[in-house]
Amino acid sequence: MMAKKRVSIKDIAKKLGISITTVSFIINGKAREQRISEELIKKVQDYIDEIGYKPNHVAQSLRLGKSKVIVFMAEDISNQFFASIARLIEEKAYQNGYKIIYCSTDNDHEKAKELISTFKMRNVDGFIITPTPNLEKDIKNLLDEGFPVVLFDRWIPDVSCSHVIVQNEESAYQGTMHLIEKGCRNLCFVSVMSTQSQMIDRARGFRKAAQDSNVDYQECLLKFHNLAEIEPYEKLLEFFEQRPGIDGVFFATNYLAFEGLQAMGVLQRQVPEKLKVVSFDDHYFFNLYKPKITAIEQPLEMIAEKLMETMLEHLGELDKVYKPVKVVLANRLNERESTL
Amino acid sequence: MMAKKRVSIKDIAKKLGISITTVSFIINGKAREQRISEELIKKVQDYIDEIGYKPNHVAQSLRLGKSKVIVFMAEDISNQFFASIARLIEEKAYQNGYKIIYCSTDNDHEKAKELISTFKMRNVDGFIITPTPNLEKDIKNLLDEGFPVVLFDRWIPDVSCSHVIVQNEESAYQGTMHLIEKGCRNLCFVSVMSTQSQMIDRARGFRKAAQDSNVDYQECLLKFHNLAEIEPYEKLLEFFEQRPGIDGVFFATNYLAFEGLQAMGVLQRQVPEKLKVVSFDDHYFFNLYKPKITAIEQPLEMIAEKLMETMLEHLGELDKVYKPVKVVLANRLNERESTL
DNA sequence: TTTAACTGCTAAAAGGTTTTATCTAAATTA
DNA sequence: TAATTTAGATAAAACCTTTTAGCAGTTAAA
Repeated sequence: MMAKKRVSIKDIAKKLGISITTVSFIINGKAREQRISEELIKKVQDYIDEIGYKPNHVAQSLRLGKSKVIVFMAEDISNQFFASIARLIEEKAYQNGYKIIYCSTDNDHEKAKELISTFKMRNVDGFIITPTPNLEKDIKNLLDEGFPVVLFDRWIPDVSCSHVIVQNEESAYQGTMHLIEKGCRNLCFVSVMSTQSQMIDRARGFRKAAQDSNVDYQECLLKFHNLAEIEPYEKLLEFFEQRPGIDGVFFATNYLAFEGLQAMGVLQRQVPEKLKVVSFDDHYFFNLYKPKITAIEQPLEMIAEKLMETMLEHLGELDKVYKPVKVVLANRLNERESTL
Repeated sequence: MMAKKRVSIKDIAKKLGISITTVSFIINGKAREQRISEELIKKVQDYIDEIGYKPNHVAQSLRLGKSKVIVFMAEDISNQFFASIARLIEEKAYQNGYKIIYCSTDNDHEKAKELISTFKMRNVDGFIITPTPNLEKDIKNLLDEGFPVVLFDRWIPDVSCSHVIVQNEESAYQGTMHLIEKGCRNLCFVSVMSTQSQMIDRARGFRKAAQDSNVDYQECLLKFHNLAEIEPYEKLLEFFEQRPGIDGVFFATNYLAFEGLQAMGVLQRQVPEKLKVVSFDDHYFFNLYKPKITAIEQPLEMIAEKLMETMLEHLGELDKVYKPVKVVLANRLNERESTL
């Protein structure tokens, strides 16, 4: 099964009895500029169409130092949120002639570091990253070396890097206020122990709402450092069993909410009659579940759009000193208590 | 923000006052074979370690004609099933020095065709594909040109191509039998109108089980050609409203089951007391939903493992005539009626 | 003594582009 | 008439590797 040799610009030149340079100029639309005769332009173009020549991207990459590849480093590509973003940026990338290589960091600093170094030498043109803890230095290096980088989902305060995030604090505040308005007086915030900006902001929003309203609250932070170190379900079961007074729970992410809802079912806590729930990160199932669950929906399309917009902007500005672009998007609270 | 020029093999050679060739041999572990002196080997290696030289993969690709990139063409990367597979093959690909570029076909022949042609000229080393309808010719071309191709989720009978699929017919049979054993006597098969092998096989398994057991059955096939052409929820609502006698439903995919369950809720059909449900493609949510839903679980890890195993095997055998590898994996029926 | 093989290393080609500098002949300008 | 410009093209370098063929000097085999 021999792979036929692909036609190169050289073959075309030889066949047509002209120079490689001329062919290249014509292919790249620089023919007029280089005063190639209309006659020759047509002849070459016709031949190219006839044989269906396509330039070798690897050779182009080598010559130009650009690969038309963007790397998408998510925490976990199989997570619904990241998979959705992946899908959406794919569209825009391909429209602009870029391909996307993906990889998952597992939120592990070492792994992320290694991935970054691998991709640097791959001549990728840009990085879209959900930064892991302690990645500041590596991001900084990347920027210093002139790579376009756009962070999302979370950001790093110490580094001046473009990012696209959402209003975590504001939305957590709003979601918590929603619980209070519905009558909750003994709140609980369920999250993972994390130094990530989005988690910290969500916690802050929750606390502020509880304090502003003079409502009792507590926090349940699960350790998630080494993956599967702890079973969130069992931990939550234990936590809520010991605290029957809680009447409103704010989950910082949807997967925590799923586990929490399981626990509520087992503990016979009636949702939403006895205990109301709000979760960050809306999900198809919150609408399907009985009862429907109120959740904060992130603007996925907008995130993806801004991510690629920012990336493409930076890609165009390569070699210039570019100013970081910082985008903060609003979320939507989908109230579902009334709709059963 | 100037990108510093990366060190090349040439720089090393000049710095050390030796030839490029020698450096290359040492880097590629061919030093002994080429009888380079131990002394020189050490000197070069030490220097390389010191400056942290990494070879330019683009130049290597050009020279070797291999890119160490595999393209993963799924129907929709944001779909939980495909996203999970993506995650799993990522592991194995990276372990073997391969990167993965993803793209989504939307099950659209034209789009898939275009993507394939784009990637061909990108010098990708291999293709993992969920084939769209009418893709036979393009797959065949790919194979003729010597590209390793592995299909999954579905396959194409007319083309002799490696693939990794599951026992669709057998599992559909088993799932249907499960409904019958639980007492269902008026079955319904819900699927999409499709010529894809996996859908056809699932339908066949369902029918066979119903016929073997002499049980009444009907089929509800939704049109899904142009995406969003029809709202499955509304269609299902109407369908089941008109057929109150149905007491067992087999959903061919999980997203149909989700929509169907919504409809059952609205129609006040008690699941599982009055109407039992089995779905293909298990999902986290089937275990969370009340009642829990019985479903057929595909062996994701195994699929991913076999996919990459087959791909790597083919990649090693390039330029040889290789025999297609055909893997068919068993699924697991997760019965959940009793566990509430 | 001639031939063959080994030693330790290197020059140069090849892979397919893009782009700068340059060429010749014809046309224009001074 | 001489000097300059223009038109229409091209040679060759550069991007960074890998690999084949070969160098000159020495040693072993025939």
